Amino acid sequence: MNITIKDVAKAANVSVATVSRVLNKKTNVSDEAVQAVNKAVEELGYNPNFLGRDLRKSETKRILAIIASTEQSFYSEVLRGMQDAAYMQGYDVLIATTRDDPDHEMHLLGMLFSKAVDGAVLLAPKLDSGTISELAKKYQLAMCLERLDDCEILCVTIDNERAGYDATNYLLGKGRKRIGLLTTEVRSQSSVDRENGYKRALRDAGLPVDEDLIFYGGYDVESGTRGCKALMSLPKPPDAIFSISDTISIGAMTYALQNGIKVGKDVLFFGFDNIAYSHMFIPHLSTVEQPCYLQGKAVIEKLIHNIKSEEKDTGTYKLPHRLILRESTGD
Amino acid sequence: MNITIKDVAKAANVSVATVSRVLNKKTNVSDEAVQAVNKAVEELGYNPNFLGRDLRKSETKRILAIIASTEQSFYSEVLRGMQDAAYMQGYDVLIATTRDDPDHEMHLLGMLFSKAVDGAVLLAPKLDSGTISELAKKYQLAMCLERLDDCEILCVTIDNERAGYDATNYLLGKGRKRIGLLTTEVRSQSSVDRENGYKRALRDAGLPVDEDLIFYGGYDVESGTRGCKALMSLPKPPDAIFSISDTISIGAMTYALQNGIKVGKDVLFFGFDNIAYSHMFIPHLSTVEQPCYLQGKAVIEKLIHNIKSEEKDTGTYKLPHRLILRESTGD
DNA sequence: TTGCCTATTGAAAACGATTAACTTTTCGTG
DNA sequence: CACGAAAAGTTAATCGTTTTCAATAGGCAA
Repeated sequence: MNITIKDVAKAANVSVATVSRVLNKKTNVSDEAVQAVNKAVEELGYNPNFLGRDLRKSETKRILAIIASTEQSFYSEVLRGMQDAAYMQGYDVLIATTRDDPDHEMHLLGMLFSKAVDGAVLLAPKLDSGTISELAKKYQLAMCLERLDDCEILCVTIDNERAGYDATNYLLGKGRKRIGLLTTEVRSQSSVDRENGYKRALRDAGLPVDEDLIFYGGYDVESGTRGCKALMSLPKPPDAIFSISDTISIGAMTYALQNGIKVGKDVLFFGFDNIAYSHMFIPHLSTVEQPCYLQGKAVIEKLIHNIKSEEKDTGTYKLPHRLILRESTGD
Repeated sequence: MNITIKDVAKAANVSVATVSRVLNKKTNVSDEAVQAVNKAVEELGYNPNFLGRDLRKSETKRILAIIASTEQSFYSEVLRGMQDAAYMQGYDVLIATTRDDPDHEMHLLGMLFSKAVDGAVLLAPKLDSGTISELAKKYQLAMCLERLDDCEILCVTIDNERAGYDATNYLLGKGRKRIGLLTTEVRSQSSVDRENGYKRALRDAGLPVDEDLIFYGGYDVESGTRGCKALMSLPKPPDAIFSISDTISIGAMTYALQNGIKVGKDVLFFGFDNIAYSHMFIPHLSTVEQPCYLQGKAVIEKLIHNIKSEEKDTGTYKLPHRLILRESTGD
């Protein structure tokens, strides 16, 4: 039924070994053989079976990127970086989504355990630190964008604590004294880190951390709207609001706009991630930019290095972030 | 080095065949054997090697979804539908991006040719109709969201022509007589279809198709902004603008807002796709909603059916769309 | 002619699973 | 107690490659 290397060998009147050598551009094969094989491959429309090849070589040249969903357009640049780096070294990147289900995350990691891919990168782990740390010992696993406490694994991210500090500090520098925070109930480490940065900035400025000014919601726009409403309904409402994600900020600004609150004057808004819509939305949103492409590129380069060297780098690398100032902070 | 089924067999004091039977929940194996094997699997931390298994069974239970990039958040629902349908039948969906490069698209299809996946779905084909048609004959290939003229391939999409017609017709029903169109220079079939629907609606209403009112740009927000500027600078500017994508509409509305044009009054705006931001942006955007989840679900169900039956359905299925009316059309 | 070296080549052994074909055990029945 | 069918288990073939190892052929020096 299917055309195999044997058929090619027969058609080219050589052995399968020779066909294999030609296909893999090995030396020590005569010009005539090369010609004959190529002709046969062409005529028969032969495609090597990767399963056979991969089994024999015990490598697939494929890496799995495990994300929560493709919804956050923000992953797109990271993936681009990953792909560029991978492709450069002859690897392909496949993407799979967990939909925030740790069981499904584990199921996908099964591809790693079972050699269907050579390595995997977790972009939004739901599994706990201990489990991941354990797996990272046995398999070629890395993390990107997120980090986990006490997790010994190759990891490329930014300094989220510092970034939260910087954003908050910028608002303080604008003379704001009551700064609200919109964050999430379910805690990713990056959220916690950003939040800690926010608190440290307040403390460093000699201001109290007022729990009333912190709203815990979801990652969606509606959460931002609800959060903004809650904060602005306080007896003493905030004069600036920092959110741990742009999406939340956009929801928050939506509330402000619809309730006569002047964005960038009455209240300043600061987001996080620099998603595409942060400069489509009017007014444009000030935000923290992560080096997405570079993080993706770096994690793959290091992971492939690990795969090849079999001597594991389990370090954490923090790439620099950058504040982007736009209308929402009056810039 | 690696733990194989042989090691498990040895540890459990049975043959590899028995181990395989236990692992695959086959009959003809005693309770004791099951116990022993499970214990050995547990103790050794055994994971079956998929390459061996897949080679032998000549199936991977994996399907590749090929998209342009993960940027358009709009794919996310489609992929969710695909995953649900696939998972239901024990398949996994892997995603790979072409980045609009037909060569890379072909490279990725190599996974299909070489049995690394059981089937593939193209969501934004860059290859030409003839090539794809040819491949679809030999391999388990399907298309979703897009269709191609003269392409014999399993395909699930919507009636884009009809949708373009409906949207334009709605604007006409609002008494608008000069309706602009923002479309793209590089033509996907869906864009062309939407455009044709727009034209047919005008003709049916006895209005001329004025080429000046059609702007050809890109898929991005900036294009929408430029397009709107161009149209509104005409001696006789439009009183409504239909775009073949929400992103473009949002760019267009941005221009309008910044230039004192009343959205939903002076000019009505109609988008396409119902992306998340279409109801985050203020004013909210009227748009055409595609049944994304259902399209994804349907294409996978049909593709898996093809894979299993080996008797190919190469039909085109058009699922119903729906107009969503919001502030940008004064609703 | 002989012997040695090198460049090609092919036969066969992996890789790790599933499964067809065969053998041994178990157990009920006459 | 003997027989035979059903159950349980084993052996070995197989999937499609790559790759080791041995073999062959040809060239060249002695």
